[in-house]
Amino acid sequence: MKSIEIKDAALKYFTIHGYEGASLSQIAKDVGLKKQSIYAHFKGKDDLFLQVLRDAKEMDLSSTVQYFSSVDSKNPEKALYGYLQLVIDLFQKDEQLKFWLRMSFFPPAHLEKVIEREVTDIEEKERAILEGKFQEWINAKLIIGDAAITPTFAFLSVVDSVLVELVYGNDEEKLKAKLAAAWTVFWRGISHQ
Amino acid sequence: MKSIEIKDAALKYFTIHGYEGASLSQIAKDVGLKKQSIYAHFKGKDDLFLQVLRDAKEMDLSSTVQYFSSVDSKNPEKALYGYLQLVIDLFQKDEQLKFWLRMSFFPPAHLEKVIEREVTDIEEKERAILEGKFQEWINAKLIIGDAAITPTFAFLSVVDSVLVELVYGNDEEKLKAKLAAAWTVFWRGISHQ
DNA sequence: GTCTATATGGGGATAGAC
DNA sequence: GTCTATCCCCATATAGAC
Repeated sequence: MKSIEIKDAALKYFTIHGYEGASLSQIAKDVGLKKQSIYAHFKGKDDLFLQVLRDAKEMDLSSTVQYFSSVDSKNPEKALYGYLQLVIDLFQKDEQLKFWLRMSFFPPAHLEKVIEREVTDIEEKERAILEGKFQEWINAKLIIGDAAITPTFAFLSVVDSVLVELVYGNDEEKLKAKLAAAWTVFWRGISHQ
Repeated sequence: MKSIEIKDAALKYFTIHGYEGASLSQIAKDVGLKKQSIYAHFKGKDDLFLQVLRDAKEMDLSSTVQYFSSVDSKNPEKALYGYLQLVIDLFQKDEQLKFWLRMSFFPPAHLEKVIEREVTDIEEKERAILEGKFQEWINAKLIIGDAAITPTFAFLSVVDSVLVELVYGNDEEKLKAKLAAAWTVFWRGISHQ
């Protein structure tokens, strides 16, 4: 399917150069087409971009949903640490997560509103999944249930810090060291002692 | 000074639209000039960009240095939480930190190497400052641990998560909630109990 | 669906008058 | 230092032949 090849190439260049820096001729060249042929598959640059964006969002969300629906619910330590590993794997294995991050952090100005809606949507869904899990764990007394501590947000902060390190992306050792430190302190902070 | 006005406008548009999306004509218009006049002050777009970048780096680093040289060393809780507040203030008060973050996360491809060097440089300096402080606090038994590296990286992860929330930037309440959660768990994770 | 040809606009950059 | 004029290049997009 040509339109899939076009989206793959578009994903690559949008991720490297951003919306403004990516050109249709570059994308077409990758697929072996002239840039004008893209218009037989997509209405224009915005249309192509938004389809790539929605694919990336879909992939990100479904990975999270699938992970937490198959994870061992009796072991929060393993479940949470495994999710961090999943995020790292996803980021390194294909470009969709990096694209998604770039566009949610710094969207092209004229598509800011559309993108913000998608970002809010996925954030709320993922937060809801985590909150459900944490509630189970608190009920089962597997983690502390202090009202002053909101473990979902604290864990999402650890996820954010991993994403930042992945975006920097120039130092595998530093990623490991920061993940180990953040995880150790986080886990101590939400466990019974 | 005209070149300062030009850099201010450039900072604004590079931050909003990125390197590729910002145009010299837009920048010049903001200052009341034609785009050609910019070449009387800067060698070209790259030169202008790199000067803005170095100003932003300088500002970021000097804020951190100044903060930790004047902070009360007997009170790590106050010192660290105050630094998070400083980061939030800096981010919201002027655009240099946002510009710096955008360019360190997603540099224009042809300047990637130069920017990476600047990022590594500032990161190492700031980490060294923090590591020194943490070592003092560990020695004084104000926080737990035997090596300063773990709490330093864990705290830098909290900083990263705050930055992510600032970059998203659409929800002040969510920023407060995530900061509170991340901070509470972090502090519990590094204190004696 | 892909191509050639073309329209239209904007980008960065340079030369030279004032 | 700022301007006008100009150059060259590449962008998105459309029209129409095959």
